[in-house]
Amino acid sequence: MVRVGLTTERLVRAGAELADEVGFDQVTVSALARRFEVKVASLYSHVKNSQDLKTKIALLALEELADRGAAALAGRAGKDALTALANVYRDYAREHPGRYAAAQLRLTPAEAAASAGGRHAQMTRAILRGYELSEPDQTHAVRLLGSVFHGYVSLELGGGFSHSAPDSQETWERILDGLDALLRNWPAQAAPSPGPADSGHRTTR
Amino acid sequence: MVRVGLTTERLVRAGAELADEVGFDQVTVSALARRFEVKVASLYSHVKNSQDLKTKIALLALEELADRGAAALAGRAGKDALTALANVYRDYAREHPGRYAAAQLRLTPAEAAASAGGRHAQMTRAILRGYELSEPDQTHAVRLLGSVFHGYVSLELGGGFSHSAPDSQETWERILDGLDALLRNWPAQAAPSPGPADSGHRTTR
DNA sequence: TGCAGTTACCTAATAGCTTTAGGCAAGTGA
DNA sequence: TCACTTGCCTAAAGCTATTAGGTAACTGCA
Repeated sequence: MVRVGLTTERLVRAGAELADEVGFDQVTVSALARRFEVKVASLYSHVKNSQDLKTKIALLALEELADRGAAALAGRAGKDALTALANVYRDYAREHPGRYAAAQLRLTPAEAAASAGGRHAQMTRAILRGYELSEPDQTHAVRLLGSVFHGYVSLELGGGFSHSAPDSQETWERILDGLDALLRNWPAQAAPSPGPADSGHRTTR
Repeated sequence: MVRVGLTTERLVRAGAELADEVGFDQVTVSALARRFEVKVASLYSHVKNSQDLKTKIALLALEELADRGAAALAGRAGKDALTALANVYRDYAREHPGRYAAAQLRLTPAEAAASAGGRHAQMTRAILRGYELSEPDQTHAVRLLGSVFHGYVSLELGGGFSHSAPDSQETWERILDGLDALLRNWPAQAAPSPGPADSGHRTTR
């Protein structure tokens, strides 16, 4: 019986690599055991179960992404910072599609609190220091940026923008131009007009 | 032996309901068989395999979503149309989270071509008729709107905006205001400035 | 150096999901 | 009523997940 030196750390890293190679949803305890040439049951000393493994990969991805973001933001402000952080997300998703998918895993409140999720929100807020937005608008803008980054990257990853002109890189740049323009000129709260559009929601939760 | 009258149609509908109840990734041939009180193998006469079932649910969701979009857009233009279509996506995702997740399934090119995907792009383009954008910018804007709608809805569905002020409905409205303002004032192509930001990509694909 | 204790990995077993092959009986049409 | 179609079934094999309990390889201490 040869000991290969399994640890939670190594399993999670290998799981992340596996995710990038075959897709996050193909990451399985069995596949990971095969990769280490070890029996499946052996992994259960290092990882509680399949869900636990996936969660740990998600936490790793969020951490890596936050580290890259912090590095990219250092010394930048305004549109320069906006572009840098946006590219961190996009580049990471392209380099590590499986990890990026993992980062989308829904976490329990406790896990979320212990994750790098907070750093991500802070980084986006930091970008907004370069634009003059007062408090509630700043939160709206954080959410808008998060939506655009995540939405664009995941649609692009899903192949939504391939096979059609203009190419995705160009759109990306123009969207960042657009976001920059919008943040510099964020519209004031509109007066509530009881128009015909059914834009309201009954359930507010 | 009682025949319950399985058909592909009924299976797909029931699968969609199941997805909304327990999550799209919990939709399994076995669970569906249980729901019809029928043995698992019986489903394989109506559905090729698990993947096929999921694809058909995705196609159903895309179709339903496109139908709702078309109904919402009828007779509206400009910001009114923008808001209406945006709310279709958000409301659908809240009412049918499983179906919405299904609509995100990655389709093969052949499946995508046969899907309602094209109608979605057309609807977004239709909205832009109310704004004066020339061709390449129109495509950029279509992609931006797609990204924001999808990004916001999926972050919100993942719980990203709960437990924090201001509430999600308010942000949603302010984001739509912002998009409207941006579309009315879409920035012209910036002159290429070789600045210090590493915003370019080597691989263009 | 040798032994005790820890622990890393194993075998075995149960259970669920997927998929295919082949069978029988419930409907359908002549 | 009889042949035919077909809807649902049994059976079986292969994969993943998970737990219980065993054994051999390390670790540290005398």
